[in-house]
Amino acid sequence: MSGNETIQKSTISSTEPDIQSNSLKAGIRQKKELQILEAAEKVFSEFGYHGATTQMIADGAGVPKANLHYYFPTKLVLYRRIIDQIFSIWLDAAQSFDENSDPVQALSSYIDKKMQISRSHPHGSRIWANEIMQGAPIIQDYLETTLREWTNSRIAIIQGWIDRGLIDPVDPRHLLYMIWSVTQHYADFAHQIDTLNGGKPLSTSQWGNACENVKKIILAGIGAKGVDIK
Amino acid sequence: MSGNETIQKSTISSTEPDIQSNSLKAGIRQKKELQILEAAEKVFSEFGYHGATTQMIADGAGVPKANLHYYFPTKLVLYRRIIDQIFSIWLDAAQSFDENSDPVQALSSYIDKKMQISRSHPHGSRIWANEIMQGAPIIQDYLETTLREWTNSRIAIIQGWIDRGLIDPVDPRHLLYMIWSVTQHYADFAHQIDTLNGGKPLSTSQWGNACENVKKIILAGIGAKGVDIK
DNA sequence: ATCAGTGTTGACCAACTGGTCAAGATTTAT
DNA sequence: ATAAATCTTGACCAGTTGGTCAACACTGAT
Repeated sequence: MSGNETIQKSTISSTEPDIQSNSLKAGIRQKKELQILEAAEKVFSEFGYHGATTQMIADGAGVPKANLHYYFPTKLVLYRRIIDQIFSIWLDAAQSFDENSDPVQALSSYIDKKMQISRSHPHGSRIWANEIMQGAPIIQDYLETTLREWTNSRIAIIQGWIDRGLIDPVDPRHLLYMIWSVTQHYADFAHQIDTLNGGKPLSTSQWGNACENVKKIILAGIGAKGVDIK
Repeated sequence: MSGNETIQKSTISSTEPDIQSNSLKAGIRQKKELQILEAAEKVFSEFGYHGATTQMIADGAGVPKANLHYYFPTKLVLYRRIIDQIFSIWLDAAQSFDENSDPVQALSSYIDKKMQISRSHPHGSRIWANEIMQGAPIIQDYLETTLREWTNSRIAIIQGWIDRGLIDPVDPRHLLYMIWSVTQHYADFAHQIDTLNGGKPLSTSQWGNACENVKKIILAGIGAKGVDIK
């Protein structure tokens, strides 16, 4: 971290409280912001952008509304921050395509990760869905740039698999849509699924079962080699 | 038109205006209600329940807000009416399971119908999705009664196919979820799909292509007999 | 003509919303 | 200690919302 321990010790020790104080301040700020962001994610996902009120979010975070507006000047800024978070998480998961040249490996891994995200970040998924359903008033630029590029490059990869005879000739685009819709369904429609599950959230083994079924049907559905259709 | 012209002419002529006036009144009422309902469906699907304002709906229907409240006393009543509509449409489509004993026929037909609905009633699908994502505050009873019964009975049918070896042993529940999610995705995420389609809605042939791909992957995915996996 | 029932609407209101602000509390640096 | 910087918050405001209402218009029956 610091290159020269001896000479700059004083400097360091003098800086250390500074760092501490900074980190404390930053810590307070970071902590509060995190509280608010978590509360906001929950509220936005449950009520949508319009349905959510800054008062609800403030209550959820345990701070007065005025304090929320100290950290996040407007409701829209808060919302954007959350959208950014979600999108970066999704993009991270999408690297499975690059790390595996084998379609079975690549798709299995991708589906696994997307299912995991649906379980660990259901709020984010729902906020995204809400945004799209409202015509993406805030994230339209994402759709037209990052998402479009990502999609096209993965379509090319899938088409490559088809050309090499590794999977059946399906339309790569619709294969992607299927993976997106199915995996996100377990987050977006969790309430419906839970209700049909007797009112209880899926257990870990039930999640595993869901994941296996999704992978089985999709991989078999595209005739991916290495998968036995029993 | 009128059976006995001579004798009851007076009676008929006295009733006819009555019927006319009734049908005219009813016609006015029906027409206005329909206008408002259609506008409301659009607005609710785009902005969600909270985001939608009665003013927007009134504007969309081309009536003053006060007139809207003459026909529908509250925003919630209007919303319920629309939810009812959607649910009945979906239930109608779901009869494919009863009309076909062959899994390929039954599932193909069901998927076809659900895709058709996604194209013809995208607003309704989005409103449903919105409701579920908000924890189904209004339609929880539907989920726990009608939908649960419907789901269980179709699960039994699918399990029957498995027992008879007509399809692979998959979890019927997750097969249903997959069909629901994929087909509804084309309505709920239409904006995203359109954007990735160059900003234009899918053409009729593109819809057909989507439908074929969905059916192909799912039917092949469950090893439904009678489907060649080329 | 007149009356009753139905439909129409501008003006209005109480409740709520996102956001502000000034005054004070707390922490850090000197 | 004290000054500077950051954080906290009750009270407040202007704009918007769902819903009301009284006055008016229209239609058809007598």
